[in-house]
Amino acid sequence: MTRDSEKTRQEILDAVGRVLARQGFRGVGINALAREAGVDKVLIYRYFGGLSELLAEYARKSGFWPSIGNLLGRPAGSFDSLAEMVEALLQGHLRELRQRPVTQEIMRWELHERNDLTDELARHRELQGLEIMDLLPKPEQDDPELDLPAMGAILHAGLTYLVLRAKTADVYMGIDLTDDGDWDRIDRALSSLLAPLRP
Amino acid sequence: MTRDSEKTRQEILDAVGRVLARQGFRGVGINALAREAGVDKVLIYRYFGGLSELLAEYARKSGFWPSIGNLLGRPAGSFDSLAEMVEALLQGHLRELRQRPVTQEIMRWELHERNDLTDELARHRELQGLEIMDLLPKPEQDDPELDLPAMGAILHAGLTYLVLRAKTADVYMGIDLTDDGDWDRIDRALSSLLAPLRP
DNA sequence: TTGACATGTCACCGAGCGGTGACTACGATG
DNA sequence: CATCGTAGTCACCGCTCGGTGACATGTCAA
Repeated sequence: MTRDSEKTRQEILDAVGRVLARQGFRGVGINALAREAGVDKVLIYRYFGGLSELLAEYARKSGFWPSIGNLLGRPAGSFDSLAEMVEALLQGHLRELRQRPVTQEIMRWELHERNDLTDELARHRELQGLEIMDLLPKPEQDDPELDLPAMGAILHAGLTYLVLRAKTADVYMGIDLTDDGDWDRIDRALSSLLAPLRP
Repeated sequence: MTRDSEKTRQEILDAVGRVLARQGFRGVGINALAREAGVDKVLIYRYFGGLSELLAEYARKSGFWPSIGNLLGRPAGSFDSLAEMVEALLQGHLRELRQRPVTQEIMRWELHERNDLTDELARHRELQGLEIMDLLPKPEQDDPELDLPAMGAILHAGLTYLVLRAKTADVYMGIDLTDDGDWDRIDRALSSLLAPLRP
């Protein structure tokens, strides 16, 4: 038995991610985390203060949110229309979220518990949202009828829900959530829905 | 103390709805339900067999899913374009879901757990979805590029997510989820997004 | 009136939870 | 080698959970 508090701390933090991915936030408890980390639970209290502090630290360090560059897939400057960039952002969101089970789990969590941690996570994402808004080029046609934030919110939310739903359902309104071909359909339908943004 | 098993059964079933609305599905346990109903938990086992059977019966009886007529708001025959009807359906979905906390809670539940009950609920909704598909008029422009089911799924999912998120967040991508005015924006943005369906 | 059965009450079980105090063993420092 | 703080272990607390058996009591038919 080596004694290395730093390594143990990390072991515990890693366990959070594993348990989250495997069992969701319902599985995240002191006992379960200690068991997963192969560590006595008293160490969690000693090193982090408690469960909520541990989760807060996990949330701060772990990079489960895709970066803006990650979402876009290519340099922000290389887009020459609003519609093109919005499409890339939404497609990026879909792509990145689909391959991040822990992020999905956290978003599920946010849907039915509100506490300091989930509030901070939400705030962080709102800030990133604002950052993205600043990157967007000016719309070609400045139709005051087009409410870009509202349209973006609906589409973003839609993709999010579909990804989250895929864990517990095989089909949603006829779309086969287990079939990559149907996800391609979603991708193309997203493109269709953005038509009003195009000149 | 009057002895009336039928009344007691109903008391228990009602308690399910109240607990669901107040505490979500995490609060739905034998002890909590018995406490809420003012009844000994052993009666739940006697009358229903167990928690899952109780929930199944609650799900069967209680009408927390809006009917098609409820969604549409007016007779299905009175729509003369596909876009108009799809818009009415989606707006109806938004309106009805927003004022059904229990339905919201069940949809949150479906995101987290998969069991016989949630599978049956999902199946029921898929069937209703098919029923609706049959009601839809033929598209004016039969553009093979337009994947109506996929577009509908994204928009339906988007509205669903926004409603579910409103319980635990005040703002989503700049939209104020506590403000009816912003919900009107969502409604209008939905209309904009359906433009590709219009001839 | 007197059963007999349905209805409701009560006490209890084992398991798991979050949380704590007291202990042991290691390893760096002198 | 002795010491002393730290890392890790262990046993236990009170509580809630789902679940069950034994018992009391109301109701209704014979």
